[in-house]
Amino acid sequence: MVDDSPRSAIPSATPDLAPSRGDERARTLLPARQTFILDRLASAGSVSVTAIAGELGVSDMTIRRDLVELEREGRLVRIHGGAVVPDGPAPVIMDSDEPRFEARLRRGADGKAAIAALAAGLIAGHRTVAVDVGTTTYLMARHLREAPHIKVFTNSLRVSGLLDGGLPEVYVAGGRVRADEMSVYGPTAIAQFETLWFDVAVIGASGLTAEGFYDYSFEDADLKRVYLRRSGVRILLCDAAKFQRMSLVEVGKLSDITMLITDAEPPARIAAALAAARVDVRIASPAASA
Amino acid sequence: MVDDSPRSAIPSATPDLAPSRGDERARTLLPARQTFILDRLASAGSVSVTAIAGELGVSDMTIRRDLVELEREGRLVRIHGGAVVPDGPAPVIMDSDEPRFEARLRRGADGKAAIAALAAGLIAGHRTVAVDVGTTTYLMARHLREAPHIKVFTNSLRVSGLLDGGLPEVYVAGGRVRADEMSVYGPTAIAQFETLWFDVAVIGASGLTAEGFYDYSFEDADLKRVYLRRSGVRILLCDAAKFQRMSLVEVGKLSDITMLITDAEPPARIAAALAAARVDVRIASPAASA
DNA sequence: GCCAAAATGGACAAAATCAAACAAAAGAAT
DNA sequence: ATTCTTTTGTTTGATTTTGTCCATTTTGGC
Repeated sequence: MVDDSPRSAIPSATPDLAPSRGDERARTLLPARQTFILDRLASAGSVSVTAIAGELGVSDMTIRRDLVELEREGRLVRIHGGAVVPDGPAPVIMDSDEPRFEARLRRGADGKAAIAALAAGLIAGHRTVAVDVGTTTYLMARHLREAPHIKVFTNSLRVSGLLDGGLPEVYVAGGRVRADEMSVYGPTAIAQFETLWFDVAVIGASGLTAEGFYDYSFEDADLKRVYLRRSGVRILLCDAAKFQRMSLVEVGKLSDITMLITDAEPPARIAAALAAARVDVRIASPAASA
Repeated sequence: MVDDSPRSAIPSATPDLAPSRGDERARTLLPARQTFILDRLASAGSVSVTAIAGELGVSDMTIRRDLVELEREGRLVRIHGGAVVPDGPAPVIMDSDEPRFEARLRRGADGKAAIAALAAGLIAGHRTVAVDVGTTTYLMARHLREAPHIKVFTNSLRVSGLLDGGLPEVYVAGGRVRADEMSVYGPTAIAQFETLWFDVAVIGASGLTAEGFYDYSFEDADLKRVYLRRSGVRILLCDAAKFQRMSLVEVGKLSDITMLITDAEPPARIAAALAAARVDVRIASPAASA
């Protein structure tokens, strides 16, 4: 029995590995070994238990235990005598695990996942979708991998990497790449998307008040405004933690969006402003996310 | 059956990583063996049981069992004494479909790494660098992470992802994203880079003959030509396995490039053509990479 | 058509690998 | 320092893979 799903690329989505929550203990030597195994696997395509054990000077059993663990994470497929690279649909996730992005991804993961799932369901019927930069939009894009007949336009290289090999056609903006966020910005990107028309835009934000919504990067803000200007349906994804928060740039007013998807009832002031701006507000319940 | 090192297809062991611990009777793993058989089949059109068994240092019976299994999967057709490709013999040296990126990365990894290192050293002095799609260019980009004062222009999302967070400024082309290769192509990308001027372009290829150099994908070929047209120094990276191979598209003639970096002396015919085209040929020695 | 050499595949033996249980070693916490 | 936890090593028997023997079939030459 037991069997937890072995092929989950990102842990946060699968809530079933419930045990030891805070077990980020000081495993210092163990990860080094596993990194070695994965490196070898990437360069050679397969590894042998005996060979690795011999090279690292540890017992076969230790390597075997490492392989079991790595297989549960979906990073390899165990075979008799060793392991090979998983052959299924490429998991991708651009190799550099940008810590800051990962950290933001974990913050309020349940709420974001619920918002992302709801948003993905709503846009499934549309043909051309503009996807903004951000963690919540990134989570939403994961649901789009298997969506057919969709053209996705984005300035997020993370989103495009995630969708690579999936069903949607992906178009990426061209221009300067912002390092931490892996987003494309600049006049070239603006000009490129200014000529298009999207059925629906999915926008992220870092803050939301009754006055409008905000972002901390003015480079990305310009392109967000393009998405808003060139889309029929304009969906803002914003979890409850961002209510009443402002950031560097005001991206737009509440009247600029047609729908807000969040994970809790907004405070009265914001709710009133949303109603006045005739924004369709949807609440995604974290429980309802599979 | 003792420590076999069959040529260069499977060994994959970094020779001197750890001193001879317990002795290694590294038997080639089952999937590695089958991959070897299929590779041999693809390049030669047929395989002989005895020959394969001899090369891999296993018994005939083992190979025979592998063939039975592979035949069940429809990957080959067994005949008396060996096996042939399912459809019919393909004696031509014309590749039509493109293996997956990770698989290509492993093939001739040592040579590619040496080429990449040499190329990275040569372009370190330049300011604006155009980097093409491909495994060798990808490996080269890895060396560029710590290079300051460089602007990298590329249509490869893999390269841009690799360089993310590094010192160079990265600019990516915009347009349609080709799955698996994660390259951007199309008129938008072309138009965007047509207006620029690069100090140096680093181009990959899938085949090289005295007539010119080739690529699998006609989508990417257009942008390769832009790189060639808009760059002062035009460097082609091409490992020795690609000599005398042709692919779908002829990207350009030898006279279109200013330098060729490879990992072995080219055959006479190609060498003569390179000299006639006044191409600067550099040989990277795999030993010197490390 | 017949024969010898080679190849095949079944059966069994040998070798390697695996997993579970337990012991030993290395740290961490108190 | 001591105890507890975690990690690693070792033993054991079961399982899987590989090798060898040998009767049978196929191939190629006469």
